[in-house]
Amino acid sequence: MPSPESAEPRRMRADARQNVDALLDAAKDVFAESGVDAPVRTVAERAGVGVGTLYRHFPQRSDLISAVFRREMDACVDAAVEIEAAYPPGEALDRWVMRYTQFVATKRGLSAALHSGDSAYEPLAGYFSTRLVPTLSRLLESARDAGEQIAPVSPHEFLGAVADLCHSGARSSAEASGRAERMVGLLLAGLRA
Amino acid sequence: MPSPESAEPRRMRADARQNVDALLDAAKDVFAESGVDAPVRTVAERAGVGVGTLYRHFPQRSDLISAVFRREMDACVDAAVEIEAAYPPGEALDRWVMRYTQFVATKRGLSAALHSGDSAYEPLAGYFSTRLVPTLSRLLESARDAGEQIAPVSPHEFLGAVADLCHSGARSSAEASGRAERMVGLLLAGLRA
Amino acid sequence: MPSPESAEPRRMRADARQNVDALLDAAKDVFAESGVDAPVRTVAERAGVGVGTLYRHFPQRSDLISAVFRREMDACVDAAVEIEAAYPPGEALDRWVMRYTQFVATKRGLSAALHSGDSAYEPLAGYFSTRLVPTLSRLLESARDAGEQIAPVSPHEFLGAVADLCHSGARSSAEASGRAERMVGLLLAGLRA
Amino acid sequence: MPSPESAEPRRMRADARQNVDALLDAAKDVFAESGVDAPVRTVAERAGVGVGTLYRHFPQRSDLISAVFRREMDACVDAAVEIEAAYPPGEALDRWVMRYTQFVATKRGLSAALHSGDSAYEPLAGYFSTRLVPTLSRLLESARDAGEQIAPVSPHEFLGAVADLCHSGARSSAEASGRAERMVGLLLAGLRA
DNA sequence: GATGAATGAGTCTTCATTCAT
DNA sequence: CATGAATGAAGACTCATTCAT
Repeated sequence: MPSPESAEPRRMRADARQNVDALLDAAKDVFAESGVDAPVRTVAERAGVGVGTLYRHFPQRSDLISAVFRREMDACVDAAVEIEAAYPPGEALDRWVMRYTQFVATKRGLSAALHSGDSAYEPLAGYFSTRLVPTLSRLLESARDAGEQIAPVSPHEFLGAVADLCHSGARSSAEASGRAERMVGLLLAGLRA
Repeated sequence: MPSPESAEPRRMRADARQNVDALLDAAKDVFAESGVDAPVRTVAERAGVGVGTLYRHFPQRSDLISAVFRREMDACVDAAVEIEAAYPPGEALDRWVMRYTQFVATKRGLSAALHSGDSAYEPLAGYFSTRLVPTLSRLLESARDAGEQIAPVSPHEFLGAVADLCHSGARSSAEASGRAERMVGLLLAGLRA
Repeated sequence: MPSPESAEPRRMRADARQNVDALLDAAKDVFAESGVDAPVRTVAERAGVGVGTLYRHFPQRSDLISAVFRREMDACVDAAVEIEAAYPPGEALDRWVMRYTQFVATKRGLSAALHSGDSAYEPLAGYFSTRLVPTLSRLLESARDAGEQIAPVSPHEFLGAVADLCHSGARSSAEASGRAERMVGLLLAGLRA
Repeated sequence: MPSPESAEPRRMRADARQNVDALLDAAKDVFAESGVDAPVRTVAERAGVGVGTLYRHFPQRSDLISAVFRREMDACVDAAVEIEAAYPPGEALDRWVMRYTQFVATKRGLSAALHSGDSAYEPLAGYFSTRLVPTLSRLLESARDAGEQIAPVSPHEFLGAVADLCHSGARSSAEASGRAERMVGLLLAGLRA
């Protein structure tokens, strides 16, 4: 059975593919609203499918969570390329971190999932390490190559820290995201101190 | 006819105050291990009392959480006085923030509770604002008075951010606290940038 | 240990007697408001005593219920004498039944207790049979002696039926008692049919 | 989600339909034995299903109660048609009221539910008003049209009173129903007085 | 005697997961 | 494959009753 995120989507029936997409979209919304601990049924209902269908594609709850986050991580990683092309290294670093901040801001539970130590999230953590961490590493390196003084820091830890700072609870994103951005700004400033 | 055995030292019912203390101690441990969402029964069992006793003293789950956190907040606030007496303002600031970091590090759920927006936690949030925030304000002011360049920052937000950075999940505190301290260090550095 | 309702109240300490009275008053009110299934603690609090005190005087819940109802039954029985002295037999019958109706109307649970079959209520049922039933018997007999045509009916059943008709639930006594009185009136009319 | 008692039995899975029926049968029995306050689990066990199944079909306890009573109300209403066809108006009135009496006799809690004022029972009360009350109205009217002298009475109140008179507690239905019928008979006699 | 803290069985209710249709 | 009905474990909370102070 191919993973729904497998590299061979063509082997999946068209209607199945649609269901997977609907589930991912629904899960993204539900997670943003109610966190990743939201009832599975809520996601299924939002997607307009039965819970059985959800379980078929995502046998474990963590599979769904991972899939949702992975999709967005990809978009975030892709954004780095554009940003690097458009801005000088130092500014690119800041801009991408802010882009990442915005990504995490709507991912209640991402940070918790990454840190949970639950083996079910190892694939997600691996994806994080494989995709996001190298992106930040590259940006840090470029900035240093461009002559910026940047404290030695673990990219992995730094990204985790930023994710933590976005733990805004359930409130209005307006206020929360302002707070998150200010604090991430402080973190970035600390990098140059 | 009572046999000599009948005088078995049946567990004497504990005094109310003792029970409350036992509950707070137990809750502190349980929260550190399993988070504030741990089953109420777990806390009661750990404290060696019935659930009814827990409910008598803490009718709402939030009452228990608040009480646990408040006790530790007090200790943290008290520590500030000692630190201020022993170190120059700038160093006192850093040291107290680290002391606060250690406090929060074992308080999984504190940050979530403070940010939850749940009115049940308003007393706790109020306590936070009344006790911890002024402490940091004072330390920041002293440092600025001593001539340090410190970015304008909301003490409330800053303390919230530090709490977020301590979201270490359930793993070994060794690794987690190293991470938290490094990131808080970055935040403090950012303050001086 | 003398029953709190014993005929030798002098053997009870004055403060104990006061507590019993306070409990009976409180229970009467609580039962009227919330029914006889109201939490025991509510009664104790309303009376301003500890639950332990309540249990000392009324070891079983049914003891309290019985005591409350008994007190009022006595008043109702006593009223019959006055009514009989003031009105001709036929009218006395009607008036006393209405007096009884009013008594039961505020006794949510009386009827249920009498019919429950629970042996704990046998003393209450016995009191009912010993006091109220003979009262109605006498009134019926007097009316018949006075020449009224009255259907043969079991006084016990009749009083039970009236109690049932007062089962007004928790609503405003205004509407409920109007209803109860109209239906009891029908029952009385049926007696003469 | 269609109500299990929905007027349009949308294609409910056969097994689901069976479960609903089993639950209604079980609830009917349990209510008759232990009243409508019986533990939910008891009903589920009697029906041979899990509690979750019960909650699926009857999210609120009142839903189950209402459904049980509604089913029987329907049968009672239907009986009126047959009775009217077979007997002259006056006798039909008496016979149907007795039929209704038998229905209520095994419905401990029906009267309480109707009178509770709890909004959850409004649908049930509405059903009562919509189905049973008009039935009695019609019978009363027919009897009056046939020349019988019948006191002006609210059909709603009258049916409620009969229900009250069936509050027989948990005892042997033999004795209880004899009592109920005699008292209802008295009520009917009162109607002609 | 009075008190109220402690106990824990009993209930309700939710929801992840399985599996018959 | 899709569906959603069924299951039951798990957790919250209440309250009658006991018993140490």
